Amino acid sequence: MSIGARHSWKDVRNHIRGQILDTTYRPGDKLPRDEDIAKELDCARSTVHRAMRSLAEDGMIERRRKGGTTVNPDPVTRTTLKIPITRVEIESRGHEYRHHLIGAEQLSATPSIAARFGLVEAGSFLKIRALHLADGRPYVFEDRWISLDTVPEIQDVDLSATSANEWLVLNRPYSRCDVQIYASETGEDEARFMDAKRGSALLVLERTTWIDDAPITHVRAVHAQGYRIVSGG
Amino acid sequence: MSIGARHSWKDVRNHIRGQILDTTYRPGDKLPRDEDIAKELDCARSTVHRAMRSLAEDGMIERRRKGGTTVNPDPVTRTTLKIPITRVEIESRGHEYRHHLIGAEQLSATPSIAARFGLVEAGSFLKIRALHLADGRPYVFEDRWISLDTVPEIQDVDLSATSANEWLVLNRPYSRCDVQIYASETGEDEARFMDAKRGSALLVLERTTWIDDAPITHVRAVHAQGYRIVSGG
DNA sequence: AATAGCATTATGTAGGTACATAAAAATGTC
DNA sequence: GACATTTTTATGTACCTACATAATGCTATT
Repeated sequence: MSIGARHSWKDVRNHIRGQILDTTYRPGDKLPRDEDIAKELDCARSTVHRAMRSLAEDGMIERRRKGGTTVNPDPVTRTTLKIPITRVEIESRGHEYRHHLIGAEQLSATPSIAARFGLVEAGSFLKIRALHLADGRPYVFEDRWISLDTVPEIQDVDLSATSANEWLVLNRPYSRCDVQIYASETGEDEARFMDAKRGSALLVLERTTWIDDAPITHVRAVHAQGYRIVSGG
Repeated sequence: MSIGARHSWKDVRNHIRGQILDTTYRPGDKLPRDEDIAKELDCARSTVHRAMRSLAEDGMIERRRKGGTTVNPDPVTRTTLKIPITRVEIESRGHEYRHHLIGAEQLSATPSIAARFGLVEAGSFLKIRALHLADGRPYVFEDRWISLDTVPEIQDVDLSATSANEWLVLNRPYSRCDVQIYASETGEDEARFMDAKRGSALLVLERTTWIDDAPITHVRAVHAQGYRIVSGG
């Protein structure tokens, strides 16, 4: 297969991927050693390594020291979701963004929230309810818990001017983030704030973030009817 | 900041990430050149490069030739979803998997399906409806279109024995995949096949796959009530 | 036969050099 | 000043060497 100048690691990656896609190598099969592939394609081992790492990141192959490289036996669809700041999302769709703070109160975490953060004892939190509007229509209704132990400065922020979403993302980057996505029937609150019919189906996106092991925030973001998460991959 | 033996690219990555997390560098700020960081930390430029590439993949920084490296000005939450074969998902939760083919018929693509694939003319498709069961209870109801132009062999497969989901994933790896996620009210079909109350909210996952530009399959997978997509990142 | 220890080996990382590439910045031209 | 052209420069790639690390599988010992 040694075609003249097969140099770039992308070419090598495409070559190997091609062999997997055309079933030269099938799920579970073992690929040759990097060094042999390098010799075959007349390039450096590091170039093959670069290509292989890319394929491994895509979940197409699995690599183990000494064990060699195998085609992933139970292929998973891997897709990367990008969840932007709500304001940016709304504005990039060409709508005018507005934000409305419904209420804020200081509370200690409920057991379920504490569990979500992996806390043994309920800390002190700021609980916020807010609405993000696109062209004046409800877009996202969020129910948020912010740890006052980790982010005390939030008390000095005017959350009716800047949304907590935006302030946190810009000022308190997280080191870990858990996401859950599910469908929910419109409850009483959502019906009231989102102008949605009781009983219609809404998409809910829950996010919990930490910096190291310290909790930052937990949000339950209920999206307007018809909302779709789209991911090109 | 030159701490004795700061060698591994992971250390370098954590060091830089730490500086971003503790707001030494804030969103929009420019980072020093790789070479200067390398000198500062007493390591090779390639090591810094490796660390930087990792941060760029996480979406934490942006790199441009000549332009240098900047902290991503509008941070997005990036999370990777892993969607396994339904059988594997059910079995890994400790349930017994069963699969039931509801019906199959040969059709040409509807305009909306053709559009989803980006086809100019509707090709010939096999339309399948099937149910995946966990411990005998409905788990996923799928509505699938398979391109007979791209995957003619599917006609010789006994789809009541092997699910189309599994056969395709193992035999027709894709090179591109689009995913959409949304909430849907229980319709007539779902109520019938999924034992769900009319009007309850169900999570729908749609996937479209191609090999190069040739369409493989489009699935609308309606998940049982209470289903959650969970992604640790 | 079971097990502990050791040699082997495939991938992973670190370092260095040289060159490619893209884009910003500077320069020249009208 | 506006616009085209060249220079500069920061990141990206390719290749090489040397060594690190982690499994595997062989071997010696019980």
